Amino acid sequence: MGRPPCCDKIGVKKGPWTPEEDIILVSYIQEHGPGNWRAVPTNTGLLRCSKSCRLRWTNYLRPGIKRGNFTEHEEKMIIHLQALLGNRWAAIASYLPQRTDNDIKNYWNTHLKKKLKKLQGNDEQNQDGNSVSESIPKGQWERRLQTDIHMAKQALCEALSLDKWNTNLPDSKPFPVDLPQTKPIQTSTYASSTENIARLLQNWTKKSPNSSSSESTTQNSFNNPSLGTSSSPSEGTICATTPEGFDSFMGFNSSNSDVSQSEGEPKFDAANFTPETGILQGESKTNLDIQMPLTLLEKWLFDDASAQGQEGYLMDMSLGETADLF
DNA sequence: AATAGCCTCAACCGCAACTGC
DNA sequence: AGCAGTTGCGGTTGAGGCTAT
Repeated sequence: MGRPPCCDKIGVKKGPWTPEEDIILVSYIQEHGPGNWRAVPTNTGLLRCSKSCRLRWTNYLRPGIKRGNFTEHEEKMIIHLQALLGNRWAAIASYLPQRTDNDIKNYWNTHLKKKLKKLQGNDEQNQDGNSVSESIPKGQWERRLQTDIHMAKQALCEALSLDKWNTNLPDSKPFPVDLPQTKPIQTSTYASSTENIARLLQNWTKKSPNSSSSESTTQNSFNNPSLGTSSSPSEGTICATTPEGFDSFMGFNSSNSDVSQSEGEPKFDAANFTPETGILQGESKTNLDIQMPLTLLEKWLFDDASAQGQEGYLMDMSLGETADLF
């Protein structure tokens, strides 16, 4: 009937992961791909529950995770996505492929919430950070639906674009880890030492036998976890977090975005969209057509990326109250 | 130098959603 | 349809680092 006991088992280890455990876990995932988490503790001998293994992988070990300071652009995205979607961190994370939902959630709770509160306090508005979304009672289900559609579409696009990525990224590594350039800001504990994992991952790519022949499978399995073991529709979220694939496909890079040149990207006619109706109109018409241009939100964000530095770019949104934060 | 309070974030918990039978 | 097992998600916690005194 009830859920099986997971983390309250005797002998199940809790707390911070050790390097050894990380190695075991990543080795296993390299071999079998992510998924089937239930079997991971059994097959690896890790004294961790399946949940803990999955969390460790998705929030920390997964290749391509960007750590450290959030850029201003990322901040903007989070604030507005939060306003749009509420505390749906996984959905928000799907727009920030290098960030995990946990990271975004933490960043929101520790930084942005305060920032908003402060700024809104200056405006003599007694609202906490969450109330931004609460101030828009209408269409919550619509936004939810929109996000789900977006994730599904994104997953589909990625699945169909793998070949393109591979050709676009001739020197892409099986583990596209950009970790060394994103040093953790402060902590020296292992849990924050991404270099360890980067080294780990690089070693695996080297020692991986017949890497040339099996590269595509391995790479796909890592770059796009949903392909290997997809069993859940919400895998789109994970799929969407594929870092390089996402970047190359979307022409998006949070730190250095150049959207205007996105070659081969479907053309988007922003004029046909209005903030309130564009999303749903576009989505309902297209029925997940992968030739469908970017959603309004994506377009909107890309426009921002290309015109970074311009203020007031978000005022068109119905949630304009956050637009003047920066 | 000591330490108290604050801050950050990795990890945990519990519920919801999903899937297969 | 209903149950059991699995996975995903969001809220919360607490250990450890940082900062002010």
